[in-house]
Amino acid sequence: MTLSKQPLPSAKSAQKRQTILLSVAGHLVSQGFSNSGIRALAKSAGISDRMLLYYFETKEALLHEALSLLFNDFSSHLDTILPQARASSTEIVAALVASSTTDASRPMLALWFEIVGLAMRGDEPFKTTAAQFLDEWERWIANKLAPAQRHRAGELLAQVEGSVMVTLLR
Amino acid sequence: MTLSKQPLPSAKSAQKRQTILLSVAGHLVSQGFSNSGIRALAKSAGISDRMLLYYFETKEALLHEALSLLFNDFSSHLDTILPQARASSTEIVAALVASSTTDASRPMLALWFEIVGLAMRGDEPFKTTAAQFLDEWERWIANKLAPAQRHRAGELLAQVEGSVMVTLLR
DNA sequence: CTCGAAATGTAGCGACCGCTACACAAACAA
DNA sequence: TTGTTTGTGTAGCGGTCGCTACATTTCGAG
Repeated sequence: MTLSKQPLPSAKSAQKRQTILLSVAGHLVSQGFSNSGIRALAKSAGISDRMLLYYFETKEALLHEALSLLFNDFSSHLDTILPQARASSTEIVAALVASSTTDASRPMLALWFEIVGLAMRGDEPFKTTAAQFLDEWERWIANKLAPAQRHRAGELLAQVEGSVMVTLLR
Repeated sequence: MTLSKQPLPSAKSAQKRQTILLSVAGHLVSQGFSNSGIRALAKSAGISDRMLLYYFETKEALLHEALSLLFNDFSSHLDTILPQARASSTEIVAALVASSTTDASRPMLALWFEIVGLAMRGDEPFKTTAAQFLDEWERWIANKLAPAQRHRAGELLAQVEGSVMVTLLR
């Protein structure tokens, strides 16, 4: 009774999975969710939708992995925007708001607020992803702050979210 | 060549339109956009989807009107939460954040952030609605503030948006 | 070489989507 | 009454959605 059902993480296919995830993540950032059916995702990854669901059992699982990958890299992206080790709350907010309208950041942040919208009714995998990403973001802010200021990270996170959101909507 | 094509605002039908709009607005608030195809909207309004598109030419037009109606009433709703004529910035943020988890406000605010997400890629009617609603909200904040403080309304709006968003996501 | 597992193509299912063609009824104007 | 406008039901079109059944090829271990 081997009971196997998984598509096998055979080291060869593990790498293929990773390639696909990168492509899907890129597609999501540039296109958002509105044109991201499995057929469109597969096409931009250069495979068939059939194979997409061979490597990832369901679309939900695929999105969950792709978004996780995306947000694991997000701290690095933030560090590009504000490289110095320590910053004041004013600097943090200013740097993020200023970056939010650049070509490099805008699509990623737009995707973030799309996820927020989808998470609002509790749908998976968006609810989980949103919570994880919020934590990631808050941790990054806390680490930029002087230790004595770290208790303000949550408050500052809210200020950043609101400022960026309003900026992107105008 | 009468060239008429519109469904006619015949005073009788104008009232029916209004009834439908109220029902659709209520459905959107309680259900969000994920289960709001024209068939579901029509069913909860007690009519057929056929008639929904008789009174409103397209789904986009229907949503635009329903959301406008919803947000025209939003100032009144905000006044329920914070009735006094003047308030400090601290009071404004505190009142809105506190209300955001109540049964009366939560679904409406969730709908708002769903709209924000949809507006992020520039899709209509969400982009327009979001901009209008943001203005409405900022105006309400400005009017609560003492005249000398009104220049801070934009900044305060961002703080409110961020705080409410983070609160709803946890 | 043989054989089973992994990988892939083709085709389509059933559900939903916004929307419309068509026939018909009810209301009203002349 | 007659004819036009306004309202409504039925039925379905062409499309997309996530997903799957089935057959076939590719490939690596023995």
